[in-house]
Amino acid sequence: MGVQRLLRNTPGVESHPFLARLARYADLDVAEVGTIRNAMQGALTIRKKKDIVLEGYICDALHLVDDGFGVRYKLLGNGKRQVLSVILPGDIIGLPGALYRRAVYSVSSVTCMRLNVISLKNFMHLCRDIPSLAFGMLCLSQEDLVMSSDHLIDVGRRTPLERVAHFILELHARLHSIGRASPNSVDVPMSQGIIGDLLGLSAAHVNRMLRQLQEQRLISTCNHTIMIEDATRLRFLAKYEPHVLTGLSLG
Amino acid sequence: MGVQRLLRNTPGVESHPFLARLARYADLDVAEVGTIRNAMQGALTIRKKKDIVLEGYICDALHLVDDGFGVRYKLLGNGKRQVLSVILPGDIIGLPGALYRRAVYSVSSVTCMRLNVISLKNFMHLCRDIPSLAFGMLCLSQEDLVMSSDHLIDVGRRTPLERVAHFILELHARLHSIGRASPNSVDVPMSQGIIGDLLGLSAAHVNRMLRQLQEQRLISTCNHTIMIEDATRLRFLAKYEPHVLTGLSLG
DNA sequence: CGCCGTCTTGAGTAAGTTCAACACTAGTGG
DNA sequence: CCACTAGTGTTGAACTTACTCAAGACGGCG
Repeated sequence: MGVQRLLRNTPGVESHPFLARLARYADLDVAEVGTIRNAMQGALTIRKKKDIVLEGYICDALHLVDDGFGVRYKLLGNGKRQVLSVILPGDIIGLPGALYRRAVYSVSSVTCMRLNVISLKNFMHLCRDIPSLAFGMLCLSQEDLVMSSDHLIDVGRRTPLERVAHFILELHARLHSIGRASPNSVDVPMSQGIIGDLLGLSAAHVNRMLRQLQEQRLISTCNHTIMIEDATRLRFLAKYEPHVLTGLSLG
Repeated sequence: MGVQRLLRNTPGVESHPFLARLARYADLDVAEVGTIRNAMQGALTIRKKKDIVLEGYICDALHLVDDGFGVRYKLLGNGKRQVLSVILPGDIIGLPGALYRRAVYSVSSVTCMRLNVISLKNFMHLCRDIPSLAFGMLCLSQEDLVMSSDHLIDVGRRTPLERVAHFILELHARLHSIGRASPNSVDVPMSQGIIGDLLGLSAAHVNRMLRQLQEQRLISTCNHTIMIEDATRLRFLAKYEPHVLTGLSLG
């Protein structure tokens, strides 16, 4: 009786990771997928380490991530920064901002990114025309909320070692669920400074924790790729619970 | 062109704080308000410090808070607890859980609470029948996301003193926006232990920070009421930015 | 080849936790 | 009506921990 993920995929949905994600919740027919697809204006390419959205600026469009890594963050008065989330293919940039007219947080690319734009006006028309779109977006929004809550648990009540371990597992799960990670390795293109700002740690301490995980033979690293050497022990250490979201546990 | 808050209220909307909150985003007519109102089954009263939702249990209904304080939290393996959010009148309990069939986090009452129940089945029917309901829920969901993100910033990158100050201001703003706080005092019915679990601090340290705020004549306390003695300095200390959400800054 | 950003490491320091003890309050049951 | 109890608030001292700062190594890119 719950909201079930749709097992079959409407054709056309594979053409963009956002559509694939949406289609897990919204029961879209081929015509509707086409309508949404058409509303997505031409692709936009962003180079690495560029700002995409700046806090406080007018925000009247949604950016749907087709490829690449980004971060959503906020700069504090004291020069510190909190990274709120890692943005991956299929994610939406600019949602809370669009609903309040001005961006609430900043977003910048980590790697080169490919985005598709949809204006807020068009998006709202689509919500009116396609009944299940708004509901699907509600579900995606709740996904984000659960991710944000898990992140909060990380930062608030886990030890630094647990946080780093958890971060690796979570990023891996997210990437794996969209077919962008092999079973036991993850590409982590962000610097340890960014990871520190994500986990509420100093860059130096992230480094130490990463080193400790390697010494315990739980992971190994090579360039910016992390290999998960012992998933069981790493999960145990991180008290990791596979997401309802990324998980495959939904019937 | 953004999503504007509706300045006029549809009659009937004042009968429940959830409807009032929803009506800021969803353009509901009188009939629609009545339909939603009817779907809300009889009121449910919960005594203080009782569990309302337990993580992992089947969750097939939404609870709309009419009155009282609650907390959404998660228990960690090591006995620690992270309080994810304070639940106030107008909030919805059980949303992420309902969409995934099982509760993702636990919720318990802090004070005595009055709730209205709406089954997930009815809710989904309503979303289909009332086009703007799903969209309004999306907006409320984004509100929660922004609150969660702000909370994350607190815990990740603010000093303990800033966190406590920020917590007081934020709770005050939320209560004030629903007409449940006077201009310069807040009722804070939760223990310092709960505040600690909310802010990622020990109860002892919350106590010290609270004292420090009193010594600096920024606040004063009396029973479970906090008086804001110097809002300007308190805001400055907390680097508080009034929410787009609770704020009145939306045109 | 040289430069900039990142990684790595150490030492000292500031900070918050833990633990423990006691005061106070409200609610309970006799 | 009063003792009792459990939960909360309050405080101090010792301890751990992660930060800060700084310096050097590394590595990719122009």
